[in-house]
Amino acid sequence: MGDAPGHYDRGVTPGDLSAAIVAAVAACIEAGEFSGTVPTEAVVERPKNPEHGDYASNIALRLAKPAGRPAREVAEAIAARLRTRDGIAAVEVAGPGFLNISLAAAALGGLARTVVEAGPSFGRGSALEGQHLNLEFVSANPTGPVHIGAVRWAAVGDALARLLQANGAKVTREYYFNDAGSQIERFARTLREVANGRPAPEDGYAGAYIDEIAAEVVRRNPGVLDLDAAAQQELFRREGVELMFAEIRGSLSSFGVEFDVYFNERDLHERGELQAALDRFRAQGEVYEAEGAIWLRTTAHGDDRDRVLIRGNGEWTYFAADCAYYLDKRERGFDRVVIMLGADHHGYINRLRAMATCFGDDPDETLEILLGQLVNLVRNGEPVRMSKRAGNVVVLADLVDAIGADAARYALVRYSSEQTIDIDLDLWARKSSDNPVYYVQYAHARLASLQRNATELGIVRDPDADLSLLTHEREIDLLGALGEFPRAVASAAELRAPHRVAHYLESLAGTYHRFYDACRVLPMGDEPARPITHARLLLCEATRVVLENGLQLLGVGAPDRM
RNA sequence: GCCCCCGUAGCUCAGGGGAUAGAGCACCGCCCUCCGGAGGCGGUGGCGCAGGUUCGAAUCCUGCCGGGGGCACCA
Repeated sequence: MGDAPGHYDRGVTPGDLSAAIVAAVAACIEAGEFSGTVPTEAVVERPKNPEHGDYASNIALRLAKPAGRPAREVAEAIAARLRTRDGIAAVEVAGPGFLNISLAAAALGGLARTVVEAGPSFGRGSALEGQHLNLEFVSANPTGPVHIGAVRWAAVGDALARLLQANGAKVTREYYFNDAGSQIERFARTLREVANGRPAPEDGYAGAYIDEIAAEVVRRNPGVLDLDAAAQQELFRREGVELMFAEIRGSLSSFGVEFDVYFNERDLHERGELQAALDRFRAQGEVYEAEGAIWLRTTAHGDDRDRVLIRGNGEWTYFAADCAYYLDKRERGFDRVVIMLGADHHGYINRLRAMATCFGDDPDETLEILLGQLVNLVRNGEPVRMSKRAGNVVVLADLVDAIGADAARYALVRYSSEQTIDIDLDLWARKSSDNPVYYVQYAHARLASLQRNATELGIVRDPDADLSLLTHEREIDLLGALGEFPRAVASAAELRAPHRVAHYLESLAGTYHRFYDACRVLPMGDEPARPITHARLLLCEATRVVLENGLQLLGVGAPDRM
């Protein structure tokens, strides 16, 4: 809110209104009009029913009970103070005690100018300023290509990283490269057998990529097949993992996902970090020995059974490496360690939280585990069957080939991660409005085209356009939708729910199309540009900016032409 | 047996305790003299069941029914 008349020509956002309401509540409490504590923010939303004003708040309903007063009475007290605020045209108390707020025309229209001036930064916030987060996702083992389940996290994880950054957090994207352990040895053994012309072992890996990598290792090391078994195993392990990992990185890169840190499990072992973690646990008194193994007492902190750190045969468990890895992240200075796992790992939550507690951390503060449900692919209405044994696993590269990176990312990020989803390859490959990503991208392309046409007509965008002219119902709707964007971004980050941005964009695209259908923007025929022309062009550019910013947050392109 | 996720329109899904539960697709009926019809307008149609908490529940709690996934000294 401006503090002098005319200052609202930059627009009034829901955030401004929330602040104004909080201030009004504080003033009421100060003046003894009702009692209670001042909330940090007020819920302000766009009412579905236009008769309920431009914005509505339920603040009085929430304050009524602690105040011990009827909600309508509390609402009236707040309304009286709000009515004196600049940019607010009217405040009505409705129903059980809602505040229905109508803005001055210029106060709403000014939002378009604010958006255009802010450009790429419109929608960004500072709620997470000062937080340093480590976001670990994908972390697929280098024993095969990135399969479809991990791809979901590639899309969602990267979008989430962008969202957290947009809210001020410092984010490190990290990939845990599991290059130690028996699966890697099994992978190497498979390569070795295949390279020697023998069938893959019973418990080995299958798929065309095995033949390719085996052949590539032989091509790069002509004498490899003459080495003894142990030397072959070592070489196939080292080079096989290297090649596999290069392929994984390449396919993720073609998907638009880059990691800041690729962390090698092997390094944890070589630097003695597992032992260091064990020592730390011992110092905390959380370790005991039984049945020849070394155990961590996780049951003391909510796990349903204690976990082995060193097996009876003297080998570290995978869990021990997890512990060391967590400790490593914390010692690198991250306030919070976020790990994105598939739903099949949900049993890990309690043990990982218990592990953090065993280190002396409060897992509510330092550890966050996000679970994503599974993804099924559907083609021609039939599920695409996947079998690792048969080698017809659907991998990242296949998905990108089938529907393109933009559609793939959008399809994976559009649904709540808590939901098991079916991705219909026919639908997402379609270049029509059935396909949600096209619906949104089309709206952006149409807006870009409009700006090109304006330029051709010699119309120059006027930053001082009179935005109080934007009074058509569809213009008001569009302005209201634009004003929602910063909160959509903030809540998507807070709830770790990038799909909210996608739904916001689809809704905005729809609101825009309805506006465009009803309100002519460019002059017809030989007519000159009028003031409303400039106001609408600014509104259109603001819409284009928000669509572009939103798509950017999802890692999806905002094309000017399609 | 224990644990996790999900049951919202014919289909795929949104809905952080608030006013009349939304969108796209599908189906029916409309709208092109010029800004991209990849669009717009109208209609049909829904919270799995039963309790509870609340001024107010799709949302929170309990139980049941139905679907999916998980419960290693594997990784």
